[in-house]
Amino acid sequence: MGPIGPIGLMTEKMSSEAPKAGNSHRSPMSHTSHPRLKVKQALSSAGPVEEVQISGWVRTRRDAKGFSFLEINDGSCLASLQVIVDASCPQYAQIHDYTTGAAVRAKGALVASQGQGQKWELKAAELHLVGAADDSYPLQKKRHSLEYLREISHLRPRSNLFGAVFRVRSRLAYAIHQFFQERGFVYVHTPLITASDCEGAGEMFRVSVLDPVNPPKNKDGSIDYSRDFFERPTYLTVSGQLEAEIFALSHGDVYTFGPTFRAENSNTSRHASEFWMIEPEMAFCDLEGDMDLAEEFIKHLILDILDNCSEDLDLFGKFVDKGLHDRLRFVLERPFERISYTEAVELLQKSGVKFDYPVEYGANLQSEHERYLTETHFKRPVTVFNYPKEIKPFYMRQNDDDKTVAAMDVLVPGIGEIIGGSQREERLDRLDAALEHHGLDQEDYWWYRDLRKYGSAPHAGFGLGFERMLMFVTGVANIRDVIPFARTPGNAEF
RNA sequence: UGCUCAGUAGCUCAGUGGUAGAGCAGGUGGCUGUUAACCACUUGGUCGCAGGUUCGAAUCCUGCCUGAGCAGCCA
Repeated sequence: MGPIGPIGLMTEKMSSEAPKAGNSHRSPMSHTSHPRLKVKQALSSAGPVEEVQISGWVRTRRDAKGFSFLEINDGSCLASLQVIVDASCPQYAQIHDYTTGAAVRAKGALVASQGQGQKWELKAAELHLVGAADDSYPLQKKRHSLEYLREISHLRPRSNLFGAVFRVRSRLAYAIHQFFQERGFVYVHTPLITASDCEGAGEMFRVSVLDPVNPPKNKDGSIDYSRDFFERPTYLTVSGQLEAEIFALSHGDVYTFGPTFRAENSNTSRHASEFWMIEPEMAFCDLEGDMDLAEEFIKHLILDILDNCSEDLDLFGKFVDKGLHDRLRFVLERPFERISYTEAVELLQKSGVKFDYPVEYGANLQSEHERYLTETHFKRPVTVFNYPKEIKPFYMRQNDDDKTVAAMDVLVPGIGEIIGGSQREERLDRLDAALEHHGLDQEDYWWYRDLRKYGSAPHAGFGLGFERMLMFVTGVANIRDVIPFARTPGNAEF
């Protein structure tokens, strides 16, 4: 038998439970004499089992004369276990209490199913209603809209779709660590609270303990942040990159994986105010190596999910995105297209397509341009590199042409930018020039500049949006549906 | 933040100027193996909120609220 489930789901005991003597051989997490068997394990059983105990939530009940079917799901897998309850079960008289949504425990024999659709089913010898759910239970056994389910984020993980999404999310996080750990990358925890709004890009959430009604003021009327908790203005981080660079220049290859925050008033299907990001940073690495890693990384993640989440992926392929499997296979089997920004601009201009926004050198590529490249022209992920320095942040490494920086964006069909990265400017004189050009004060970046004074080395990295990657592998179209509790402008329930 | 669309039963939706509807969920009864079970009957409504036009408004107009799509910002 596999590992026993988490503490907290097993606070009650069957009334017929055996004495607790002789339990010392069991897992310390086992609380009963008949440990809970996961539905996933039950359904993959090699043969019938005389007595098993499963715990979960009722998905639906079907009554016939003299017996009932209970579908019990425990979140361990997409499928539910069918439980047969007839008069031989003492609780059959109360079967009407076992409604959709109720938490239940069932004990009995795992037997081959007489019916179609499942190999194994549980013949209930004993049922226990752990927690009832009355008829106001919001999750009915029918299709709900994603918008409605979003309003009940505390219950939607119990639905088929979100059960699958969050199992895949968990696996994807595991696969990310696995990818980097196998390659000798060191996992760095960069701070969530930061004093620098380094990138200057985007609004940040302020972190403060000052009285918002009556904050201490300077003589000129401005707020006196020297009397705040950190004795200076502080914010939630928008990126761990600058700190990751510190560790790249000590540990070589490192990565961060944690939440980041943007206070932008963004209302799109691919932006959230709080989201997770993976940021590898590699010393002695140039843009080429950066792009190579990005491509290898994405392919590793796709392959891992295909190999380990096939049942959940089948659900997405069936109900969310019919082309999902083909697209994932396609991406896996082909090299990403690599094209310089300059070439991309020329390609778009020669395409003959009439875009809403004109394509011109020196401007950011618009969503419609990115979409044309990935969805229409190349029909695969596209890595665009060497952008004009004017439209990129100060820390990106200047190219010899004096016009572009060693930046790269990976664009994927359906989502757009999934990775943004660059080789970093490792030359102090060039960095100082860039700081000045961007109107930034050298003193504010004293430690970042120190890295260029003491043992500076070429290095590069990128940021992958975790939720965007999850959208890509599941086909789920809205970022709010791949994060357990979405934070977007005007929304912080749960 | 701008543009566009939507808000009707617990849920998914129909109704577009004249007595508020269906499916599912809930209830009652039936059915020996169902699997979104099925069959019959049945409960259920401040038509997002506020104003206006009209003999009469779910329906037309205005404002507000909420949600969604697209765009910008980006991951």
